[in-house]
Amino acid sequence: MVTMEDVARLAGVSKMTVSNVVNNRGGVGDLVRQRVLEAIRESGYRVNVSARTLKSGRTGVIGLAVPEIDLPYFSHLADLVIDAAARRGYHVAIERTGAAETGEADALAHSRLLQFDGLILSAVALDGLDERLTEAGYPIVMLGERDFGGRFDHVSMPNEAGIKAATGHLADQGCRRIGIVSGPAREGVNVVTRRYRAYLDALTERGLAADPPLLFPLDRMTMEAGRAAAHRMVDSGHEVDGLVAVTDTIAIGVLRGLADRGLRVPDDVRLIGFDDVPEARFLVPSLSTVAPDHRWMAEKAVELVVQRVHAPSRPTGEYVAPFDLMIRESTR
Amino acid sequence: MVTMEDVARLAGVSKMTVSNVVNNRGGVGDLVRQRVLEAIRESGYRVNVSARTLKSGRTGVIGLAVPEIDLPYFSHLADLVIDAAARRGYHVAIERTGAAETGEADALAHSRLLQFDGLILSAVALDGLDERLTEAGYPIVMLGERDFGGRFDHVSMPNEAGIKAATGHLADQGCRRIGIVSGPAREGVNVVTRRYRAYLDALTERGLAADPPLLFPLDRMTMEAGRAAAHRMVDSGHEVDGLVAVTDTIAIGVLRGLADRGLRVPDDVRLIGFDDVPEARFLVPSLSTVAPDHRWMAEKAVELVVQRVHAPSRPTGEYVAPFDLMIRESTR
DNA sequence: TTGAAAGCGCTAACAG
DNA sequence: CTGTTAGCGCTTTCAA
Repeated sequence: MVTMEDVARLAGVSKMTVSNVVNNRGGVGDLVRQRVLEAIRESGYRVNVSARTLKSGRTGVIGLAVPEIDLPYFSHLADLVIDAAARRGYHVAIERTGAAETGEADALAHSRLLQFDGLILSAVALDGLDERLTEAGYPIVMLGERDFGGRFDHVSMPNEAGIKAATGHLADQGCRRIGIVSGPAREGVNVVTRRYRAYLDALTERGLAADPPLLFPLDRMTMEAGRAAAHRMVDSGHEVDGLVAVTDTIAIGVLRGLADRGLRVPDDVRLIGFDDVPEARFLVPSLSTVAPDHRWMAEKAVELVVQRVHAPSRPTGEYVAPFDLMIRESTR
Repeated sequence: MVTMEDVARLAGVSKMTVSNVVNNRGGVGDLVRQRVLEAIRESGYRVNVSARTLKSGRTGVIGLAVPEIDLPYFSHLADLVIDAAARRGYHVAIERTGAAETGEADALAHSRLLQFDGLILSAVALDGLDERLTEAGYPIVMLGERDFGGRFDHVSMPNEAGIKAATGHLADQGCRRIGIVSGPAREGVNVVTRRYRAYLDALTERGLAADPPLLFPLDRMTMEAGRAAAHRMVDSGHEVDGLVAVTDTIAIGVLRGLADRGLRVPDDVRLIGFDDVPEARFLVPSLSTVAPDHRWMAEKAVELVVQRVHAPSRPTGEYVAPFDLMIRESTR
């Protein structure tokens, strides 16, 4: 391994001068700088990030903790966060929190997360984690639909406005019996409850509320579950002419499930989703959906962590992403 | 910040004993261990990974470099690699290599990649990177369809066998004019050329080869490009009754493009893809496809890097993933 | 503009 | 079973 010491010797300068060159710190004569750069090239020197971090206390890395990277929403988000961070000179480390803990000693369990200068934490990943992180006074930005009671900077989706717009759009298209295909959570504040409530509100505003509500529940937020829910809906004989799916992933399953039962979209049932995943435009029929501005969210989240790295005690804020309603074949 | 020193003082032992407890190193009395764990809890101590790494020379981290995490194939792979690595006591750092370099000094450009104990490198990401990495004698496993001339451990997809099986399956279904929708690369060894060649070979074997071949080219490997290619195919009046799409992503676009022109799948044209992305089963019609064993690939890649970490000079090997042919509605 | 000294928090090696 | 010693490679601080 080539160290700074080696480079210094090779260039006939001190370690410190090499460090200054490597970090573009100025105050180094042009001639000396050239000699040092040459020595770096020759020796194949590379900084040891651990040593730098140990000494400086800064990693230059923002952690992004998501429950699964496998999910289109999270991988897309990761991509955007990486861009936003790079623009501010930060690197992003993606951490998957979904899996069970390894056999590490308790004290070490989340130490990796705390290695970073700041953390963008997707809310689903939060359970059993928050106390340790909160107490640390560590720069954290929360992402997701839960309620954090103002304890953190928080960036969320346009849940209420988006679902209201979607439901309203179905009504505008002439739907009178509008159902919702929604996930497992029954209580608390989260994606499912927030969007379900917004759906009910939208129906009430339009005088379309059904009793009992046309809720087609899911046990998981997957395509498979969406398909099964569509089957159950059709088989139970409910006469629904419009459907709101809480996410596009579920909508894809619902689309398939309706096809399985011979129902046509939009002719028999209109369907709208939430997220605007890349496939949405390419499905047959193409999927109408609420398109939150993911780039805006990534940008905001990074901006907030970086700010907080420099001003740890700044008051926290709540931020909701803007959205577009993408009207496509599935509701026309 | 709480250090080991602090914990040691609190527990009335030496730093070393704390270190032993933290690393489950045994040779510590039960009583002392309890005292130390208690002190750790009380003080909220967390290991400083940088210090540990600096001293030990090991990070316990495997890097996974992919061009984009946004692409379903890569995010799925990442997920599987994380699992495989965890089973061996390693952590995975995902690095996106797609974007242009930042303004870092030359010597630093890829230093982050070399911080890890080993690296799984997706081939697309390789350009301009390989020399530096090769010369380092650093544990690397290549992933992807390019030709590395045996310089690295290499895990690849079943390109030839998979595409041959897919093309053969179309022929078995009665297709006689089988086309291929394929990507931009015209030369070299890569996904596109390998799969195109396998398609031609399969046709020749069956006596179905057309001249000129029914190649519908793409400028990019996206859904959008697949859709456009389908449009061009139909508009050009080619009478095709079977289509191989080099990837499922492209197949999704093709499916849509055919629908745009009023062609039905499989009645008018049969279509088969490659990858078995999660959506494949849920499309309407559901998509037949070559399903490489991604889990096998992840497992193999991790196994190989880990081996190489411990035996850097072991001879390299070539490994091709097994696959299944998933026959669904699009070819029935 | 350059350099010397000190030490970040941890662990390997050895001593007790 | 526990403690001591000696750095890992870098940057901060201060002096030249």
